[in-house]
Amino acid sequence: MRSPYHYLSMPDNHSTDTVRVRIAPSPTGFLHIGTARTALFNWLFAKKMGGKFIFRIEDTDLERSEKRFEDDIIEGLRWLGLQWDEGPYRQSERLDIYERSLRELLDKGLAYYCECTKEKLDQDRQAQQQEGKAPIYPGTCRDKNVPAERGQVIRFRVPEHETISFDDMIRGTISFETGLIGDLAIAKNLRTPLYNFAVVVDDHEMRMSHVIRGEDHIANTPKQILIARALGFTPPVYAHLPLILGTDRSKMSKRHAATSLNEYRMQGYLPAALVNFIALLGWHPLDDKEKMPAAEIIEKFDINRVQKGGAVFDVQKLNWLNAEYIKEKTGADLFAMLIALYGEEKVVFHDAPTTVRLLEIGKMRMERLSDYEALRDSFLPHTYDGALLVGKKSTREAAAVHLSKCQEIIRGVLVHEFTQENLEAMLMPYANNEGRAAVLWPLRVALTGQERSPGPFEVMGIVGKDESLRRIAEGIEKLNGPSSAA
RNA sequence: GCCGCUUUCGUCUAGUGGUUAGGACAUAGCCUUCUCAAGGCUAGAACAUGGGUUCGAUUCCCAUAAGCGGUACCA
Repeated sequence: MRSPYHYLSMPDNHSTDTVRVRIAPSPTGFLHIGTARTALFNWLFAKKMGGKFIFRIEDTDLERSEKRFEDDIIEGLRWLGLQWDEGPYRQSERLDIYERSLRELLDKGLAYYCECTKEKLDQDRQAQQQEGKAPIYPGTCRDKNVPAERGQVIRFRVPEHETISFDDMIRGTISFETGLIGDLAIAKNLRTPLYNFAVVVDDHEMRMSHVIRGEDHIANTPKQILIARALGFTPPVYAHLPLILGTDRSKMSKRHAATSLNEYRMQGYLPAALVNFIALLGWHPLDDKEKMPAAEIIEKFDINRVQKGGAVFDVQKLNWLNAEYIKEKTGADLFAMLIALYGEEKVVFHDAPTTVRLLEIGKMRMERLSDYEALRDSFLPHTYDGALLVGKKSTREAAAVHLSKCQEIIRGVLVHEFTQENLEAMLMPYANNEGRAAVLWPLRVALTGQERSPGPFEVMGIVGKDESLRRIAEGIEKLNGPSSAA
């Protein structure tokens, strides 16, 4: 069994006493929620252990890497507050380093040029599949001594019969037979390294003590261990995180839900809520506490408690958590966030102070900042059927009488005293006398035109005296008017 | 197909060789209440299956099943 301090044992050639971990995304798409989670776990581990968190951009695939994706990833990690200690390093800027190691492998005969075309390889694969065999490179060019000029790719020589095992911090011992791996391509040429090779060189060069990454990399691990060994490197300690799943339990993708972090930002999730929620996907503290700020998560974080099975991304729970975070913000906080997110024109209602008050009142109804639009909308006048003004246990006549009385009281309130509190103080005695439902229901409907809405005093406090009286007069008209049959 | 990983309420999870198998989200009901929201209370809901080991297995062992991941000149 793994000792709880398992992760403290450092590989021999890493004389450093600090934990060094990294997030190494490739800029071939917008920052994925899964990448964000991997980054978070690395960051938590580094913070917890007093180590360093390194940021490396794996842009060896020139065809698919784009600057805008790189920018998005950088911005996203910043937004989440996952500050890195070093980097971002770019693999595209480190080609000399890979070339050196590539030459070393070539010189030692541990790697060789392969002249097989893609078509030939595809054919080989298909033939093997039909025979029910594992589709691996058959070793066509292994001993052909193909000269560099004719080489399509550089392949790494994998031993034919050997068992490669490693101790995963999360899963225990995992073993693979090298015979099932086959000689893998490690570079297209000396200046174009491929993933499995570049990672090994970088993780060594950057003195990574641990590699914490998604479960989808388990099968790459023996390949990387083999390459590390060939280069004389001691591999880092590995930890493979469970995947984030969609509702059908397959790897989360666009068909399940939003996958790019930015979409969550634009929908109005707060970074603290997202960090909190994502940390709970595959991990949770000893106690049952769920809502925690990042500092507390760091304090309680223990990689030995990370789950093995994949975790379904449950938006409902994220929404709940986000709502909890919104509730503890002030109206002014929320106002600032909304402006930053959607711009002034789309946010300001009447004026800034009124909007802040509106948010103070309405934040209980928001799960996400994007819910603001609907919230603001509930303070706007709506067209409605006059029949709605009559409460369930009331009558048209009673509603008209009560509404008129309210109108009279409200007229008497001075403009500069026209606040939610004052209005409540003025109207409640009457409502208590006549029956709250009988009085307040028609009042609220007259003010909002909606079956469900914020309360009448809240609405009046926001829309002001003139507008309130206008809406009430309109309500009275609907009740008295001959056209609106109840 | 082959290789690997995984398996406790619908979901995230706690937990133990003997527990009423705990919490949270969601769902339902009730309370509060002018409606809605918020809040409070309550309820239903799980140890994948089959063999062992054992006085006793959800827990330990072995199979099976199912799910997922990988199987590139992507990362």
